Amino acid sequence: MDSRYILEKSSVGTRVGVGADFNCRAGRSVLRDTRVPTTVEKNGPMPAYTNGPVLYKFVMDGGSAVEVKGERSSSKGNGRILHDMEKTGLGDQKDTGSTGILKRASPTHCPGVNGQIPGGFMHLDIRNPVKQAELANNFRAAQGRNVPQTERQPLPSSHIPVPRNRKPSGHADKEVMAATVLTSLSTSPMVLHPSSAPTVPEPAARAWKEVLSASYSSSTSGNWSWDASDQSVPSTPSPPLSNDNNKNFLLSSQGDDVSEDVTESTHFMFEDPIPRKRKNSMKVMFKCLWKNCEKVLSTSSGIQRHVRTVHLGRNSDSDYSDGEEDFYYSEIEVNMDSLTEGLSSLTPTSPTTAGPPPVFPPPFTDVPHSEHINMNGSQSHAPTLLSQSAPSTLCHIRTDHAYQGPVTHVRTVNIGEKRQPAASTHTTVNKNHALITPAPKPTPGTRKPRGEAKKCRKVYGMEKRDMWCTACRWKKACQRFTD
DNA sequence: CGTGCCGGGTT
DNA sequence: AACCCGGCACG
Repeated sequence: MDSRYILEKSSVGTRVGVGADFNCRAGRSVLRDTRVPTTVEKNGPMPAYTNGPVLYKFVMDGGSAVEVKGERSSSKGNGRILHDMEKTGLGDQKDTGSTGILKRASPTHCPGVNGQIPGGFMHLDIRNPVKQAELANNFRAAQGRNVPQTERQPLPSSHIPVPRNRKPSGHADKEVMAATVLTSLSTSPMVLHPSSAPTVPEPAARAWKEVLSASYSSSTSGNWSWDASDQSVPSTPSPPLSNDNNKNFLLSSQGDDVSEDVTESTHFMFEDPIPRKRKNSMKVMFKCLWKNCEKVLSTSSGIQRHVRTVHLGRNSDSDYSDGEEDFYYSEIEVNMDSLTEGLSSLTPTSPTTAGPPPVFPPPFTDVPHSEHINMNGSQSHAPTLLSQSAPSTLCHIRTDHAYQGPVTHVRTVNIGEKRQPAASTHTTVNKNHALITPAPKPTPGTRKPRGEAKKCRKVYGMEKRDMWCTACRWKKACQRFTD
């Protein structure tokens, strides 16, 4: 989840409000880690994050509204936002993305949203040049007026409607779709706080989750950083590792495979089991992925209800679904022959879900663990990756405790502490643990492939060696820019 | 050849 | 531990 790459590489998005994440995502070091130094480098010193109400409201495609409430104590701070807005609206004309994309930080977790806590910033991607221009102008107007929030709301300058039914523009739209999925993934608390995100209002959110859920089912690790880093580079030359299902996921979510992937994922859009023909002896079942819950039901609605009521603590007599349940169950294909022999054999060693079947690496030691920090290092049951609880698997923790330096003060909280229900503590990923836990030693002689991320040495250069992380200074594996 | 970082040494 | 560095693999 190297959001730094989103900022640096994304060809379809433009950042608005640099400071957003720091307030919205307090406690999510994953996203902050690498962004901080990069952002600082590219845009100069960050202004102080201070409080005060300047509210901006964007209405995006799905009808979702985002209020951006930002304030800087100094005019410099405002200029920062304005500058970015101007850049967005006027400077990025070559940005041909057609759809206004909101980089969703869930309202349930962004204190700046809904006006709960002053000083929060949303992180937005505005990709429509026309809208960008409007936005910039309106933004400027809104800034100049400095109207109280209640009065400002109805003003066109602070409420920018984006057409709901914008015509898709083919491939670019697909890319945007994929990007949306990934960025949403990177920002949504669903991933990190499954139990604390009660609602996901807009249908679009559900859509991406469906896609995610479909793909995730065959995913073996929770590392999304790779996805984020390459989401806007569809023609990435990186050779996909055959055993890296996340890459499969991404590759199938972008470029030429998108349509197929979307088509596949539409199965998950509907409540009922997949209508596709299957072998006679195979039956589609839905397995709860919650930790230590092996519940298997024959209908998705059933499993959704199960997850909703049992694990998410939702009202049992309500059929309302916000889609969050989709994260916690997986479609599996059960051989009815073996099923009759006993349901205990349900451990889904080969779950059939949308997308290519997962390729489980035969011996675990062949996996380049250091490439992705995932749960597998601390959980020994390798073959039943899907049997891991969804929350634990989804929780990719980019750890950076040892990362010290000028930006240490903004990266703080361990998300693993917050996102897990108290019941299953041992699945809680302590990021220290994720970092420190040594991966099973690869076969001697094999060296892990070099990461693609720029390390301190490259980022700062030899002349700024004192800005390197300690690990880099000691010629150890970089802790700041992990792969 | 530059870079990342492992392995091992020193303080 | 914290720190340093030789040396090797990788791109």
